[in-house]
Amino acid sequence: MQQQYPFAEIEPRWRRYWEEEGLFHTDTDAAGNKYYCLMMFPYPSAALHVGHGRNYIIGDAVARYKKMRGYNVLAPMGWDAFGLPAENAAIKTGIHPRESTMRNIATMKRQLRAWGACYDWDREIASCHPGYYRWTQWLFLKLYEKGLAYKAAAPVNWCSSCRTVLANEQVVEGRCERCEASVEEKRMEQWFFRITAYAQRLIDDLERLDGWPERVKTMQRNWIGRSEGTVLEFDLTPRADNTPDPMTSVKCYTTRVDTIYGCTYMAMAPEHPALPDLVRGLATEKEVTEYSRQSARRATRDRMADEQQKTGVFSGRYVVNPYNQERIPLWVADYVLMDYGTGAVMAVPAHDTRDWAFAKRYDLAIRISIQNTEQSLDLTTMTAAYTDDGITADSGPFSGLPNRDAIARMTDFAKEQGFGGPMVHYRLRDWLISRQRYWGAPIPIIYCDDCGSVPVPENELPVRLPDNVEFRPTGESPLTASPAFMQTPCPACGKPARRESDTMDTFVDSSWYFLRYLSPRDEQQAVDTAACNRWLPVDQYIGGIEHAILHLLYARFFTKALHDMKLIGFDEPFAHLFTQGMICKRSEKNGQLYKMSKSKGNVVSPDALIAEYGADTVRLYTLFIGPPERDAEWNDQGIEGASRYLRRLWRRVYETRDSLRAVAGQPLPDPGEYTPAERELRRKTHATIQHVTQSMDGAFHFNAAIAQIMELMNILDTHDLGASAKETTRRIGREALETMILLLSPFAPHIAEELWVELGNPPGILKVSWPEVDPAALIQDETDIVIQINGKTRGRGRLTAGLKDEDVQRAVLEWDLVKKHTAGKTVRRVIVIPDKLVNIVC
RNA sequence: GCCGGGAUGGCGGAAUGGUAGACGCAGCAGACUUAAAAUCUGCAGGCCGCGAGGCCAUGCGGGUUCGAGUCCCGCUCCCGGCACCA
Repeated sequence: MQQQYPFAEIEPRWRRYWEEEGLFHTDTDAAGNKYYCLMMFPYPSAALHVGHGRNYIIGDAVARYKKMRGYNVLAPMGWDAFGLPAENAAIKTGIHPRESTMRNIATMKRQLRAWGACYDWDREIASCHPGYYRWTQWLFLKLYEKGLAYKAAAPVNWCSSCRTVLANEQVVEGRCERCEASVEEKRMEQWFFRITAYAQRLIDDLERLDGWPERVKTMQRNWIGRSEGTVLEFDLTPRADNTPDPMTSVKCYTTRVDTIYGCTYMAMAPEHPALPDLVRGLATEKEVTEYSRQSARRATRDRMADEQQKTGVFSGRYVVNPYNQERIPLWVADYVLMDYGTGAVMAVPAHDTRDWAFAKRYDLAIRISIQNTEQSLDLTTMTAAYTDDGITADSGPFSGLPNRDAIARMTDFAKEQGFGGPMVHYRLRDWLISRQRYWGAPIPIIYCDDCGSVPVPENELPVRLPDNVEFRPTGESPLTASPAFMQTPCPACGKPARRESDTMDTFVDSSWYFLRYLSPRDEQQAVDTAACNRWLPVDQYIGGIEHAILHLLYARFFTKALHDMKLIGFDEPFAHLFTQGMICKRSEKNGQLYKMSKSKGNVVSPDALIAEYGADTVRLYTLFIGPPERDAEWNDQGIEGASRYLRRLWRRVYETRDSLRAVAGQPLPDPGEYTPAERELRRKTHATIQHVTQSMDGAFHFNAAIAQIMELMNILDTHDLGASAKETTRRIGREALETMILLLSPFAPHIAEELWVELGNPPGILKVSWPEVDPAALIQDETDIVIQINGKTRGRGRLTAGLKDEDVQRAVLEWDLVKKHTAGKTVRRVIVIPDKLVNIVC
């Protein structure tokens, strides 16, 4: 054994050992005591930095811990390997996305190994591999069969910089989440997944996800955006010349039907499809059409702007309020959104801030229909809409009701009368999956002039990506320029037809990969139903909070859809979710704290750090940096502490190994023979086991666990364990040191393996059971008793443990410390917390 | 605006209603060394005091309790999600 901690020598050696021994090779046929520990599979960008590392290090620590606790752990890894960056790079450099992706995978795999992260590499998958995307395509066809995949012309979010459409989820404040270019609205034929069919279940089942962070569930609830309200149909008044209309009414959705008697106009979205028919031939037609055209142009960007001025035009038409038969004007206004509700609203200026602003601007009528309890609302003094609860006023037969009750009554009335009723509305839109891109799974559909859209027969899957394509940003998929790809006979009639040239959003690939790990090379089926049912839901899913909505919602949707197709027997994919915080680093330029990322130029590469300190040190620091669910600041000096600790541990074993080996395998002597110091060391050892285990089983508080282990080290260092030490001390010291190594092994596995062997144990610490607490060791003869006088801590003293409360009280009242504070006072009450504290009230 | 999370020394953070600041970083003093690095020992929330000791202190204000960082009520600020959502 070397005196200096030779991490560079031992770490590769142990990694080789783990792989050769197949320690993370999991037999999934046996599912007894299973533990599926999954890390979100990464997109293979150029290289990993220490910020990414947190995810893998946390996951590896959990996997190793669970393995030592006797679980059959499945910890697979793969690659979310399709995606825009590789294709964008291809446009720039001409390097084929497959080539750059494969190179990046090799780099990242090397980095993961260098970290000491253990995976069952036999199960490695890459979503860009035909053996994988074949089944992504197959699942598309299944969804298509079930009516859950459909094509529709739709206004889509178009990023002119990325030259593709984006999902709603990828548009952040009117900008492309990827390149931050402003997003335009375009109308295109696109493929959708009908996720809205699952909106209610996606909300309801969040209740069952006890193992998910509350904030992630909240984010999903917000995103799905369930709202309960009332739908109402307003009849149109006939045209002045009595010419017929294609429609006779306009529907609107409201959550405040209680305010209906204050409705003074109706407002419709400028892009409402009925609008052209409504105004055809009217004097207002030209103005309305022009207004619609203008607002469409500024739709996406300006309508998002904070200080949006509400504009609108009168349509020239009137509708009738079904409650009081009043004729009110129909306006076209850009504050009404087409893709929420019905695209038309009943406007109640007195009780809605937006309607108030609009009515004031265009001088429209305002009428109070909800009074606050003081009856104090008065139009001449009101300066803003009253949106709080109150009592219905001037509301015909519904007057005088608490407004919440009025909502129910008035909705019932609408239903009875047949002009409306209750309606549940969701903010969630269907998932747009078409991408005008090459580097994704081709959508397996063929277009035939005679037969229309025809699914590719299953036995012709995969629809392979052609290799010879040119990467030019044209706004169309590069696939359209490949005749070999595009031209194909119609599967139905055999006539020449053409393929769909769009590929699927990469979130489709990642919506089912966790199922494929159970049968990664299966060429007969997408998922192995029996194996999935044994191993899923995933016991612990670990990843970044940035996927709180997109990936995690889509994966839940897929799981439910596959469940309904009877392909799997569970309908939630992830039982426990852990979202680790981001690693940030201060910018050297401006001192600001940013998420570690290449674009911010504040990345720390693990390669150099591992070379300088070793993987275990990097792991230990990464876990010690703070509570793993919270963001943390990477501090270059902090790693020194981790390094110091491991070197100190190494030195300790180096110095004591001969004398400790001499007592290997010997049972501990009778506790009656221990000196107080020995007893205390043993107590500390077992208290540490207890604390570390609690820290691991609870919320994965590795930082607290490591602190406990360091404390044990500090105590242990006060004991001489050399050849001249008492044998009992050496035995207890050996137990302490071995325990420390075992507790440390999930965090710093290489050094733990090495030191374990140096103490004379056989190799393979992962096969050793997690240490168990000896309750007897925790019992103390004497404990510190904190003395409080009137709730204030005044000192402490030693007292025999386990005394009766009366005896504690009697003893303590004799102490000088206590006498000093109680002199001249009457002791009124004494509170005794056994073995801990005495509070004297006087 | 609605929803969720947070606030503890110079810094990261620890604390089943029971000694607030464990553990670590940075700092200071000392030992070893020709010197440095490494290592080791000690000090270290603030204020008052020579000292013994005392007072203050977990964002702010109340409350419950023998006792509150922890529980309850009311705020402030910060972070995140949603938002012209009808």
